[in-house]
Amino acid sequence: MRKPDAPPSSSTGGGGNKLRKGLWSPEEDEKLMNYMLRNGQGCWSDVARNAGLQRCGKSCRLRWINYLRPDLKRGAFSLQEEELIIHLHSILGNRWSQIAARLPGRTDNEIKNFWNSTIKKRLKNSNNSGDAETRGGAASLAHVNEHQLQGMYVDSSSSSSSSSMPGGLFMANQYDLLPLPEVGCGMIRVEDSSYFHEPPTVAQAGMENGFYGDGQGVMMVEGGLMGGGCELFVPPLESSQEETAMNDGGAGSMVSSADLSNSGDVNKIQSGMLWEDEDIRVGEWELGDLMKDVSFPFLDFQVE
DNA sequence: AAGATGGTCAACCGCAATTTT
DNA sequence: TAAAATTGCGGTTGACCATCT
Repeated sequence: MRKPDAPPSSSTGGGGNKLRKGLWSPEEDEKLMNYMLRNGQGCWSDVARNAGLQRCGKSCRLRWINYLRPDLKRGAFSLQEEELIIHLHSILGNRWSQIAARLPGRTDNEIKNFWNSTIKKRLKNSNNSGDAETRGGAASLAHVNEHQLQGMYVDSSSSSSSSSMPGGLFMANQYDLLPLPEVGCGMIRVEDSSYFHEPPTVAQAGMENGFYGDGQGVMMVEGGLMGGGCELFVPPLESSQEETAMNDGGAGSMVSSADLSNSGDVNKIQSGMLWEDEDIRVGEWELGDLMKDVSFPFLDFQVE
């Protein structure tokens, strides 16, 4: 890790209230970490203030999310993760946070960096080499587990998934990437029929000419049809992990600070056993688990 | 050995959306 | 209802490091 910027001449005074920028020092990390473990996530500007950090809330948030969160998975991306990223990117485009939401322990920043530095290059190379075989390179990667992934798209677990699609089949070609209005409570609002009249926001979905994936045609989109007027139920967009995160209003589904301090669960948290949901096992997850509760056709593309 | 080059990663910036006042 | 504050996101930058010449 890089050396942090020299600490301010005087951490509290001296420079006045000037906010610090640049790399975080271990001391700052410690302050933030301690504060978060003690108090949980609140208003980030309060966090910055109360933790005694000369940082803006935004910076604290970023540091926590990208670096300090105990559930973060470190180290290189596995092949499995790589394939998943490529596949998700073929569907979602540069929606890094959406992709990250499906890769436990990985941050959007991490994935974005990985994509830009590694995968993108690989895609480019395989593009340049031209022949069908190498061309397959990245694109085929996205297909490597296509059938496997598709099987996982079947939303077998969500109670709210009494989908109008028979058997909850993954119908990517037809339904994927459609701009949809808000997906709330696992249900699409369909009372506004105009939703179905909106052309797909191609640019938004990162597609051109019906393709996405650096021109490799990874995912073909055929002017999606959305069975006008039929009532659609979809499972929650995010994995249960994120769901709980939202519900808890804290850092992930972090045990509340009170619970923490009372139960002495700090160790548990620090060792990465952060999630209360027993189904979520950071560090030893399976693709199948990952894709549970995930229904790609109804990602939150929103009409703008 | 020293400089050039490229890759990786952490962090910032600007914008948009959402929430609060 | 409007303004302000907060949050979240994606793009970009720049420092550090490894490798190459």
